Amino acid sequence: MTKSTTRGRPQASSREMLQDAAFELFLENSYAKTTVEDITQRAGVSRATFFNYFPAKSDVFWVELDHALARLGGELDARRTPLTGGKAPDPLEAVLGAIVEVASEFGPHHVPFALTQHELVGSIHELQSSALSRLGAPTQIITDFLRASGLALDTARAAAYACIAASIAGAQTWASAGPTRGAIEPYLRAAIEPVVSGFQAKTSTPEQTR
Amino acid sequence: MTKSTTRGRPQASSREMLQDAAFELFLENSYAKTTVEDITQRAGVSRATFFNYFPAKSDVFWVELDHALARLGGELDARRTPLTGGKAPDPLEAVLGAIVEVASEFGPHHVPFALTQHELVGSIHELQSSALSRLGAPTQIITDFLRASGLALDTARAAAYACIAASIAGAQTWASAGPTRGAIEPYLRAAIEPVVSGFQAKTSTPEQTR
DNA sequence: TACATTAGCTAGACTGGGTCTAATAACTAT
DNA sequence: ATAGTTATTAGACCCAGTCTAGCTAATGTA
Repeated sequence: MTKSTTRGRPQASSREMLQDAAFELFLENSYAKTTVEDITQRAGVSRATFFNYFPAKSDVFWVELDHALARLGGELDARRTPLTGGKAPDPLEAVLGAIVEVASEFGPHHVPFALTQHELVGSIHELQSSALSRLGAPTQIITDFLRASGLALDTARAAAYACIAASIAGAQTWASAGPTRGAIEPYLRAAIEPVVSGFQAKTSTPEQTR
Repeated sequence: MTKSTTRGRPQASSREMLQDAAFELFLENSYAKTTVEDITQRAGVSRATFFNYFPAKSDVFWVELDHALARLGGELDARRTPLTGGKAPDPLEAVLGAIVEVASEFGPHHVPFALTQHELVGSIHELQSSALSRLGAPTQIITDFLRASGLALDTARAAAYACIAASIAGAQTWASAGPTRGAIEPYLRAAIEPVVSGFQAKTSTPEQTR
């Protein structure tokens, strides 16, 4: 697909340089008071270049989370009901497992920037927007997975939404637990498990709500 | 509290006029292609006036939902564990009841604008932002209610988040069910009940996850 | 060496949401 | 009248995000 040799002008700047400059400034002057121009000045590039690397200012805020979320689809695929042999794990358990696995790249000493600053999300318009758009993709992926596992659309959707929401709650609790927080996994499990068991009960009993 | 007589210059415009103009234009030209100036021109006021009535363009989009959500706190208060007499309903059931009650002002022939256009929310930055900020208040209210009902903070938060998320899923399913949709209540119940029962199991059994 | 191609960088203009200020208009109370 | 109160307004301003047209640095090929 891609030519082995690099053609054209090489990148003079790097995503990381912009990211570092941005994080520094966010901590120094707050997110709101940091303009894209500030970031690019510190990184030594032009304002236009910023938008070559990030579609929006707010995307810098979420890079680490995005990196983790990008793996969700693959983890779910790895948990798809195997056609031959192997036991078929409950689809909701699979979702829980995939979320936990994806989150495992974070640890007590690697808290993503977005979580350390999560109180900001509540107050800054741009961040709320970007937060919600981030949620869209994984929610859709989980919904599709549950659908493919045999759940009805409405149930799949409700379960997916609830799982994502519970994950956020768990992550938030973990992040705000301070330096004594351990791994994120138990926090996520505690938050998501009730959702899983609630929807398991619903999907395993034949009784319908309506 | 308020003086019986109205002081100062009376309002020349009304919230409703702006709202109507906005909805018309949203339907005619789409949300994205409608500027605040367009709205105020049609309503016959200045651009600045718009922001006297709505803090943001996107707020027009949610007026009906906001109206309903404003009642959530009161409905929850009405379901607070009574100190004297009366049975103590399960707090999660209370949350479900309050949500259903609040949503009951919508019906098959009164679908809030935001729900009829919910696909927009996925594509427009401003709407995502405003959607998430809308979720913050009710989530906090429910979290506080559950806390006051004796749940631990982390459980209360996870349950509140999951309830809100499930409500959205239910409302979305209802809205997209087309003209044959009936009342919204069964959709909400179907979506939220699994969450309620999942967290009930968690809070009623003494066993701890960790 | 010359020239085409590819791809990154940049200046600068532009749109539109949202904020802010200072002025003015319409009304009430004294 | 006039003082106080509130609604409306014009207009300037800030900043995120879009877009375009041109420039630069590299790799090809002849």
